[in-house]
Amino acid sequence: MSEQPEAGAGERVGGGADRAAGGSVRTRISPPGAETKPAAHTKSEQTRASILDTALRLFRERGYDRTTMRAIAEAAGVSVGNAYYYFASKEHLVQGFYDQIAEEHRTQLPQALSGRTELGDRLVTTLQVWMDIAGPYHEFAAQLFKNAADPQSPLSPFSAESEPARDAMIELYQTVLAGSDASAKLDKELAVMLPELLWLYHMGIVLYWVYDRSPNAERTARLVARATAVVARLVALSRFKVLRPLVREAKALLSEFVLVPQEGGEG
Amino acid sequence: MSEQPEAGAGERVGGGADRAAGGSVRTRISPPGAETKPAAHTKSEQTRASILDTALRLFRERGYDRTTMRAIAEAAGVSVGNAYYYFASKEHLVQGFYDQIAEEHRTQLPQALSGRTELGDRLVTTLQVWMDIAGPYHEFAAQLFKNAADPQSPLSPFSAESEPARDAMIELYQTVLAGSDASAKLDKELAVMLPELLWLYHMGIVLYWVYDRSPNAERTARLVARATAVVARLVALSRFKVLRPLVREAKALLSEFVLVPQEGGEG
DNA sequence: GAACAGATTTGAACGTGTTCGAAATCCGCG
DNA sequence: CGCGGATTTCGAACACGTTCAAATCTGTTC
Repeated sequence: MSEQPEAGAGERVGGGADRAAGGSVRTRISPPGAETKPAAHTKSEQTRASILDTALRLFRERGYDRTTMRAIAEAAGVSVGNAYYYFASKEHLVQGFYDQIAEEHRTQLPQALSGRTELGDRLVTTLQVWMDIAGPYHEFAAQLFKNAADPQSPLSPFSAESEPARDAMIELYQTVLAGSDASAKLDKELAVMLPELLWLYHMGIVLYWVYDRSPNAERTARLVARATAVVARLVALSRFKVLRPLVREAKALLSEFVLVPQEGGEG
Repeated sequence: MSEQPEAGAGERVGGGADRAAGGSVRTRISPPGAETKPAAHTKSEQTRASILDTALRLFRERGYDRTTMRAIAEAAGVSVGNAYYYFASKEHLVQGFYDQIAEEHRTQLPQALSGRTELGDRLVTTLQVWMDIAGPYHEFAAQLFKNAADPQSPLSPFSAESEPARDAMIELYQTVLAGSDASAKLDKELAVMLPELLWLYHMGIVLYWVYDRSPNAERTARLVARATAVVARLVALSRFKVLRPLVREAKALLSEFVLVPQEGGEG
């Protein structure tokens, strides 16, 4: 449970915290910069970027909890109130981290996967690369996980705000799957839902990783190696006739209970 | 991710928050009351009970976040500091809820299970009873989940403090399993680890439940019915020869990566 | 009952994330 | 330049969980 894409951008990019968007201050119509990327042109963007950069640096240096909003503001050379003008909460400052990790993952993965065709191999590699990238932020992530796990938090991997991140990750697993030699032989029903299933598996591993306090998270590394082999074998076994109805039902469950965005609440 | 037993008792029962046990105040040797149950005899116990009762009532009435420690103290007729003398933190006040739910579950389950012998049936019933009991606290649980998910929180189902709760729950699933007609026919390897697996499954359902915002959590109820059928079928299928090595590896994984308490960290 | 020790209780104070009203600044226009 | 409205910035203040040194209570010993 840990990534967020650069998406969700249209909503918040360009300054204007939630308060600004809906509260006493007049609603910002459109961000000063481009639509996809902020672009640090205007003074406003510079201030925003300065606050964000400072925050991320301090988070990395001291950890999330030990970094106060006052410290961020002071280090960035602005007032506390100003930080809140650009970021609705301390949590919102953290999305940059998610973006960063997800982006690095997307960037580094293809090279790491090149030459590997066996599905289990590719899956292990995918998870290993992720862990290598996220490794330095392990403590930070653990502190953060508490917030990410809150269903009401925008940082939750199941939140509406995370949908783009989720989709991007699932798409990533699509390519991981597509490049494997098992891809062609797959049961078609399974092939369709496998990316989502693998994303769920990834979330499970991240959950374990967050809880893992062994040095260098080697315990998780070992788990990944072993458990992923089981996953790969399961995929291979899925072609057996006895498992057909199971596969079909699993697909139905997934599409009905996991992929549909949750409505309700809120009122 | 939600229960805690009445155990962990020897540690905290009888007054004395964590601070008292290790800090400047002299360590309490043993609780004034009996060893297993507090028993509200002494004045100290009365104060403690009063604070706890008040807190739980307010939690139920206003929710966790909107209930302040000051409000609890005032309503209980004590000072804030006094509340902290008995409970190390606001989170610790919440363990009473877990105890309550877990205890009700243990109490009500046998009757609900009587007459049911089919494994899937028994599993669904077990989860349904749990949901019926926990239902009224759904919103409260959602607010709390954020804390329970924190690996460092004592409320985490994986924490050392939760071990007794975990074991009790696993034992409960042991009996659920034992009463089923599938019990005898089970692969022995599987039978040994199944209670733990079912506990994990239960945790997964609770996770889904916490995130579920559909009215009356009916979505989770539907999921339970459908997914548990799959689980039961999986158990039945486990006797097939093709799955043997899988079962064996799964057992190895579980005992190495899930059941072993995590060391390290802390110092 | 006086004195002592430990258990209990108090409430002010601390550090935190967050809010808010107002001041400062910016920017286009006359 | 001066004006007006929006944007940006400020920092005091708020509410919260938590801590702490001191005050009070309670039981035990002489």
